[in-house]
Amino acid sequence: MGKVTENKQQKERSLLNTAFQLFTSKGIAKTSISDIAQQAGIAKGTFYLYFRDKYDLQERLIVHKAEVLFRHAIAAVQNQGSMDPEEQIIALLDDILTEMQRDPRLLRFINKNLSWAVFRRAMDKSNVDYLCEVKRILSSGGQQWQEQELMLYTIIELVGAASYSVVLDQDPVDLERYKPWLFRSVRAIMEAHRIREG
Amino acid sequence: MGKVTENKQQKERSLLNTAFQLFTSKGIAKTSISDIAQQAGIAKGTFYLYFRDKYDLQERLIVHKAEVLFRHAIAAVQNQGSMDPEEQIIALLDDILTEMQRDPRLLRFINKNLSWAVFRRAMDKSNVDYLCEVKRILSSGGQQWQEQELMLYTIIELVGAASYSVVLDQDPVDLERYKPWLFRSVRAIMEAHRIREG
Amino acid sequence: MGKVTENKQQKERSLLNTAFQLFTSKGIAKTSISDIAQQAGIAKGTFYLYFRDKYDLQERLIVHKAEVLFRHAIAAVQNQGSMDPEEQIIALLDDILTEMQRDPRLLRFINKNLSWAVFRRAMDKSNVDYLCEVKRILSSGGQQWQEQELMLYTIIELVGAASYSVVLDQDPVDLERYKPWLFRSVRAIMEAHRIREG
Amino acid sequence: MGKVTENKQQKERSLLNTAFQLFTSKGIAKTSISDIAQQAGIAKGTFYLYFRDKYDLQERLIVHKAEVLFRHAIAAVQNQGSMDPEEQIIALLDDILTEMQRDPRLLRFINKNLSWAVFRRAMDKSNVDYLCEVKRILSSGGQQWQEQELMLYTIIELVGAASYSVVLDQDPVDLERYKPWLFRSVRAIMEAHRIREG
DNA sequence: GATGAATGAGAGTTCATTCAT
DNA sequence: CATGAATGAACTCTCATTCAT
Repeated sequence: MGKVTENKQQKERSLLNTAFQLFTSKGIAKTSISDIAQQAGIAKGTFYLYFRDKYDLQERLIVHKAEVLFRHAIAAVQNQGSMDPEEQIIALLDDILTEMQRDPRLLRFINKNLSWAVFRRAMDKSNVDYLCEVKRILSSGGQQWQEQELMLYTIIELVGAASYSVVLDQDPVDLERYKPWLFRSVRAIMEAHRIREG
Repeated sequence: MGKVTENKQQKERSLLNTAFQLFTSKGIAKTSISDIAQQAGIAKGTFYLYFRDKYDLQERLIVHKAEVLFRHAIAAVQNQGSMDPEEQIIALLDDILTEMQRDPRLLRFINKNLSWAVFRRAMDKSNVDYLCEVKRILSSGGQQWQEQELMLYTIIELVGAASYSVVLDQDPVDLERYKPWLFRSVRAIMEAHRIREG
Repeated sequence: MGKVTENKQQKERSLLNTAFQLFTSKGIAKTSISDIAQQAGIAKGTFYLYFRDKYDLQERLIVHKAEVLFRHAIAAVQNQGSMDPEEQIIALLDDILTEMQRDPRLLRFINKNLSWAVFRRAMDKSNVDYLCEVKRILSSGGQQWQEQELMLYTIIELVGAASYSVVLDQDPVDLERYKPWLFRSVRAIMEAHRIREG
Repeated sequence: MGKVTENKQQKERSLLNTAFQLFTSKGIAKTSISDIAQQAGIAKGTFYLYFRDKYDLQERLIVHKAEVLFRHAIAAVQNQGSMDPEEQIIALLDDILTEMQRDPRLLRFINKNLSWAVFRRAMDKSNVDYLCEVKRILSSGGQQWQEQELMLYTIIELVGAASYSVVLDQDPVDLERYKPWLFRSVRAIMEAHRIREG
């Protein structure tokens, strides 16, 4: 890789980071390209060498952040080593929630911008197939599920939505107090989809 | 109520309606106050006699729309007449989902803008205490629940989030096919919170 | 007419005049809307209350200037009182050339921007039908012409094109020395189209 | 001529051709140096090794195109072999009009950009003295003319201006129908300048 | 010679807000 | 109360030009 290419990649990452700072502190609508360029220490025109416009940047940022989050969570599950699908899913969610708690701006940004459609697009662009990874988890120990994709969808939407105000505003309760009940609900949902052998 | 006041109320409602049309068709960011005033047939300056700015209007609109939706759902439950809390909650959700299906713009608008905090503010401003109403439903037949408020929060967040892409994009499936599984999940969540007697 | 309307009309005329000054001194391409607004003593945004963009203004300006020019020339012919069509046409051209000589910027502006198509559009928008007026001149004394419209087209294009460098740069000769030869050519063209009575 | 110089000349011609394509399809104002360089397959910076700026290129292009056109027309006249000056001038104009008809973009480009001054500059820069060539034609058979240069000027301006909308828009008629009348006018102009021998 | 990343001035345009009528 | 002309800051995006490689 040439010096120039390397330099460009670094500058792109710098722009993504700067934009994330600004998007999460002032909001996307109130963040101008001038702001981003200035904060990143480049000329306004340079921005357009890297992104088509603010929304191009936004999309690339979502993809990037979602991917980092998932990579971390999948790794956490693998390190934990349990073979029970339910426990692995809970561990996955727990890791994600912990990350969100650590950086609530990430939650605010992803949650406000991540739709199911965007999520899938992000997964497509990624090198690793995270969805497939999650499906492998669900099949651990030979377990099978009714309407597996819908179950996943339900869980993702529930956790994504419910975590928002809990993490950001501790409303209606704080995360530590909500987690047991949230996980109990997740287990109940999984139970409702489980195919019993016998 | 004087004629003047009446006239004012009518103009305000006209502005709210116009804004809803524009917000849901062009998006809030791309709707200008000029647009709203012009569409509503008033002068730009007049807008400021009714709202502080676009975001003041937006908030009042959310509250208004959420209230209409809830009033309708509560009435639907009362007309149905079942005494089983679970069935009543399902009926309530079913009515809301049906309304959303009928007017997906409403879903898009509320979902993108309604947070738990805003929802509670809306409820506070309303004349009827809908939350109390729901709690009465939950207590039908003397039933009691662990962490009743958290259970409600969980259900509302789940249904709100999961309905979005299902209703608007039929993704991952269409609403009719998703409903049974969604309701099964809701029942599972309630089951997980139920206090058994005896 | 209300005070406001009057004021607006005056401001529009002021903008047209300012734009003409700038267009003819710096060229259209190098004249920005900022320039026009600043020179006219209004805010940049105000420009857009009067014109869609620079090219809207330009077109309105061409129409306006062409109309003034023609009105003047037609009046000059009528005051002169000759009945010979050839002499009347020459008088018409002479008046236009004199005006151009008086304000060469006008020539530069019109010539660079007036095509046959634009000219006809301008005539359409005008209240008076100048083309019709010219045709009446040609028919004075019962005179008839072969391909009358083509003859007119030829004369207009010749005079328009040939006057440009003569008036603006006295190149290849100055206007006074060129006029006799130009008019001799015009008469020759007319002669070539004349229908002789028999 | 060294390899390097040859290479440079080829690159310059490539730039001229590319610019002509772009100028005539998008217009000069909307063609950027980036566009030209990209289309020509060179780096933006390289452009400046060949031309000072867009307008330098534009001027060189006009000169080049005008010269090609005239060379072709002069050759056509020489091949035809008539000795009558009038017929030779008509043949010259006919060839130019035919070329314009074949490539209307050429007409649009030259006509919008060629003034008498630029034309003469082009002729000066050329190796062959086309003006002298034309004067020789006029003197064929010992014919003499009053104000010969003004006559030429008049004819060139007439044909240049009148061909524009006829060729490009078939307005007010198409070229084939206009030609007889145009040539009749040209002959009338020449007649008006002819010195009859006694 | 050739490159193309970087620059930054400046173009066009929009719009919330004000205020004289 | 209502108006809408006027404002001017702020925005997005373009592009000629430079210069280190």
